[in-house]
Amino acid sequence: MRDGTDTRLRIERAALELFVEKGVAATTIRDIAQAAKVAEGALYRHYASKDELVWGLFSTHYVALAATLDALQRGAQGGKAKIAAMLEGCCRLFESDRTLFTFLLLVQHGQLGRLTPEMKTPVNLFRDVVAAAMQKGEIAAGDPELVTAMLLGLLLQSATFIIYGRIRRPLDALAPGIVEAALAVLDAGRG
Amino acid sequence: MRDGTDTRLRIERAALELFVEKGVAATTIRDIAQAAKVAEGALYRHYASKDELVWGLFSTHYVALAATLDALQRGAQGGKAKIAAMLEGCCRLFESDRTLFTFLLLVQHGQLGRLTPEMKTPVNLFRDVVAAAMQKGEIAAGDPELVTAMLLGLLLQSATFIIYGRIRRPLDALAPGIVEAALAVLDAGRG
Amino acid sequence: MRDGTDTRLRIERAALELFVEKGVAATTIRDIAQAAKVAEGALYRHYASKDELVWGLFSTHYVALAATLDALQRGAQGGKAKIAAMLEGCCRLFESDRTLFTFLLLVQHGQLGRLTPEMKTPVNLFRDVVAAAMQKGEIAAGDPELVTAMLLGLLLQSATFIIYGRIRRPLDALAPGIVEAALAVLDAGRG
Amino acid sequence: MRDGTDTRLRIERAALELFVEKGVAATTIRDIAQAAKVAEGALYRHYASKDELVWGLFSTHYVALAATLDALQRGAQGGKAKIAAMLEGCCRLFESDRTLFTFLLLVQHGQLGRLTPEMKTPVNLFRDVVAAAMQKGEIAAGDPELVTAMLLGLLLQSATFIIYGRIRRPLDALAPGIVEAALAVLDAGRG
DNA sequence: GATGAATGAGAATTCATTCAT
DNA sequence: GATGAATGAATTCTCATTCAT
Repeated sequence: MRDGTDTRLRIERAALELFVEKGVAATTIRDIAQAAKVAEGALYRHYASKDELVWGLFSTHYVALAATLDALQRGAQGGKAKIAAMLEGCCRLFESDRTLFTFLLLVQHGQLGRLTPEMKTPVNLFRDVVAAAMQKGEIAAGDPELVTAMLLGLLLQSATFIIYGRIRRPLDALAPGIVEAALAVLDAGRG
Repeated sequence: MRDGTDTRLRIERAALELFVEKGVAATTIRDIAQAAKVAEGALYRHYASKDELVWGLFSTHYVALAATLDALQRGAQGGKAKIAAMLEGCCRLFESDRTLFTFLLLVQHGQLGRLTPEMKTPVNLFRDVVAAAMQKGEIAAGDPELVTAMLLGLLLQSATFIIYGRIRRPLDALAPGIVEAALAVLDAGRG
Repeated sequence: MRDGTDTRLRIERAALELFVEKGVAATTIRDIAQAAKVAEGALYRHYASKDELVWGLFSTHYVALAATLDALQRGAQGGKAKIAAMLEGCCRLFESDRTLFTFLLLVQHGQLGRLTPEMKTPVNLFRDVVAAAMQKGEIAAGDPELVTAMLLGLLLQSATFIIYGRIRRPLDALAPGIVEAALAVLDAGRG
Repeated sequence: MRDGTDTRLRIERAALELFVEKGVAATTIRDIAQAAKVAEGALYRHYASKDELVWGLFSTHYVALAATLDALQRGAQGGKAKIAAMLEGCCRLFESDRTLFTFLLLVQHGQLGRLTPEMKTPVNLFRDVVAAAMQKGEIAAGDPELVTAMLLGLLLQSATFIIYGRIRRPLDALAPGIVEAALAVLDAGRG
């Protein structure tokens, strides 16, 4: 009641859950306010508009994810290990907060356009790590963007299948298989 | 041509383009009507509602894609060849109508829920082909859903990177690399 | 019901009357819609926003008034006669539609800033006629803007007193006195 | 100074300036609080509502102006001198605090209705002085209200032109011309 | 007296849908 | 079949006011 931090957190959590459940467009400010147990107007003390709320949630967590992955990557030795560490990290994080990761996955279209070049994103981090490993000869040379796309595809489509109930196992249980596949993709060019 | 076929096509094309450009929620009936050069009311002679328009566009093309891929798959011998044929087919089709495929990719969340079990979808087709190949021992055994997810991920994330301008080359030029990676993934389990 | 002209006119009249009665800020779109017997949304087919409605009403009638006065002024010979013709014209027009003129008078602050230099306004017309008469030596030389202000002041403050009920006689009955005073003001500088 | 007087003055000044700059309706309590560097709630310790703030500012200064003009008028001998003294006083006061006078001028519509008959207003003062002078035969007989309207019109429209930047000279520099015009108007009836 | 987060009753605006022509 | 003005419910957003601290 005093400093609004609690209110803000309740709003953010309610918004995240509703956005995932019904989609951003179908979620109204009233929905969020009711779920967060605040008046509608209270939302506007924390976010200038619904758009800003979506963007605030997305950008904050997207950038935070990049930072977390960066720390994991720094802790690993060698290009392949770094990539494996990031993929495994993603799998663990996904399971630690599915709502958040589902939000990031579903909402990205429509938000990606607002990213500025100086923002550190998970995708760019992957690309940089891949490119560095290529330069060091730790993985086969190739287009870093394409390789990044394929590595992320292995991960994100698996996560998507989980979200839609096609796969029932938790993502961290699939991590070894995804990493193995990733390493195979990295070696594929070698032929 | 005076029977409304032309009008319907203009509406569909206009809708497709606007949905891709601005997103479904941000595209109004008026936007579509103006782009298609028909009155707003005319739209309702062809579709019962905006939702039906979106669903109609999605389901029609989604199912048609499955049929096309099915034909390609039938024309190939062996599990790996079938999978390669479908992946290559997707790459070619993507380049033949980027608007349509971008629509399918971006709009799927929100539409997937309306799919009924009896509808033949591209995803299920992939899964069935993968499962059959596993049974025949043409590829390593494993969870067909997970393998399908990973194969599709290689393809779809590459397409996504093209859509967002991260990759500049056309998808069909990337097809050999994607197929090679796919085969590597299929072999990964072998040890 | 077909071409919307009637609806537009009803909206404009209702808006004019409510703006005069309660002020622009205190008049809601709903008020106007109810008075005009249309749905609220109908308003937005004719005006993009409430602001545009106010501005549209103001600018249209303000410019039209200038045109009417210009015609009167052209029909008179000599600077003093032209000025007298315009003042008398204003008095007559005020009585022919008090609502409209009260609107122009009350609403001007806040709208004047949106006038563009190329718009012909009643004030500029007065100023031009005064300036021309000065150049021809028909009236005493002086600052045309100041003289215009004073002439308009005689007229507008009288109208204001009528609007507020301080003066009960119609403005056209006061016209001779106002014109007489105006001519005295024009001669004042001569001394 | 710690008794709230300072706060109250800051609020009043900030309100006055914002009301003139943006208009009363467009000025929010938050705007005023920020400009006055107080919390929003603090405002309600000094005024019961926004309306009361506007009315308080208007009525206080409106009545005070009447008192000041009354003193000036009492210090002059003869009807014409009294009127001249009041007009000149207004011109000087306008220049001593343009914000305040602009506020009185712009805000009057909407506040005038709240004036009670027993309140001494500048307009009534003018009317009384004019009426008295008429009775004493110091100026031509006529409708005191109309004459008052015209005299005030000379002054107020000139001030308005200054406010809108049409006239660049200060109002006190124009005072002689305005007084001269006023006297001419007073004599106009004489014929 | 001051603070500023929260309230909640509206306000403006949007837009899918209907329907008279 | 087509038109587009009109509808009206829903939505976002505003802001004067309150009140716990």
